[in-house]
Amino acid sequence: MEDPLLPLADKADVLPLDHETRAHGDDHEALRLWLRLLTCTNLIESAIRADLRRDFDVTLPRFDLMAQLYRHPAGLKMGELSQRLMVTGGNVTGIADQLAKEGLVARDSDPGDRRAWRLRLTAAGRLAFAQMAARHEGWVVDLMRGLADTERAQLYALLGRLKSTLCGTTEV
Amino acid sequence: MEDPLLPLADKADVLPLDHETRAHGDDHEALRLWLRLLTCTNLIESAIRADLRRDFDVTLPRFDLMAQLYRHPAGLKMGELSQRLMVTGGNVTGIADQLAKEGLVARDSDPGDRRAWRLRLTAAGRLAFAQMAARHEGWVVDLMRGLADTERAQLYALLGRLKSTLCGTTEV
DNA sequence: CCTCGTTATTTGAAATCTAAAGTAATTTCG
DNA sequence: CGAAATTACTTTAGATTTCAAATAACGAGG
Repeated sequence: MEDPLLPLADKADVLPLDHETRAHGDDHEALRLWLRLLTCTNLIESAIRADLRRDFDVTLPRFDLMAQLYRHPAGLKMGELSQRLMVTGGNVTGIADQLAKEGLVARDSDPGDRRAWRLRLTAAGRLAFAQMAARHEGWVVDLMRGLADTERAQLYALLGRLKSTLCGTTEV
Repeated sequence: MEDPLLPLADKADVLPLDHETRAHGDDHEALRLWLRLLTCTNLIESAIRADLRRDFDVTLPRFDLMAQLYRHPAGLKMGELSQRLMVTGGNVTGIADQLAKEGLVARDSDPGDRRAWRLRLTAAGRLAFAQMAARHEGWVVDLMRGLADTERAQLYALLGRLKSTLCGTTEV
């Protein structure tokens, strides 16, 4: 019923241009769901990226890495960061190097495993992140303001279901 | 009720490690919703990226660009692609250059605007994409299989609401 | 026609990101 | 113990990505 996907040109003026414009009437609804999910994520991510740059001149990956460390004062190993940030190990190495050079994170050698590092925020890093975090949360709240409380709760629950199936736990 | 966010260490064995691990009990639910949205998108994107590489040795951005052109046989201008792929114009230039070098896309000069190009798939590009598209749709269907039909429909509708508010059309 | 502001695209620099190979330390197991 | 497999991380090469500046062409006014 929704999105008849009629000739796109007819309503091009009002239709947003995004990933979903590649959806076709014959496509499976699962595909359209995926493209819509991707579109929403991209919209939010772009907004936050621009906000971070404008107000703090910081990039999103740096902010994300610091956010993880902020929640784990005892520090995290590179591999743990890699999993939590859902990026490659080599990627974490690069970002951590930069943050270390800027004095925002410190590398402690892990006691008990000489291969591993234990990354943590420095005092400066902790202070810098705390200032950004509050504003960041405000942005996200604003971005989600268009949904009613119940809608957000439903969306959160449904995404939880999706996530659990994606992680292989199909019997939840 | 869900996700009590108790001491993380206690259930670290079963908890997936992802963006949500940075959520804190005091955080606004909007923030947790955003992190969960990001996690789901990353999980799906990584899976598709790996599938594309394994079976077709193609990267995701190349596939995405070709997908847009496939749905628009008359061709798209660089700027239109930029909007639809939700990336920078310079980014589109780079990917289009590569695809053109590989003979998968062609650049026609736009009649009526000498600044603009009109990008379209070549016959080879159209053939190559058609082969990938069917398999790709199958992967996405599989990834979404954990959700019931009604759940997928609800999720699709809720994301539609979110998207419309993000696009500034707050009165939908 | 000419100038000015806008638009479409490219370019350049720097950062991010992946995949794969390489290094070093740990663990397993015979 | 000691070789083999694993694990943690880094490095390398190449691709993607953003941002900002530059280029070129369009469009409106005078």
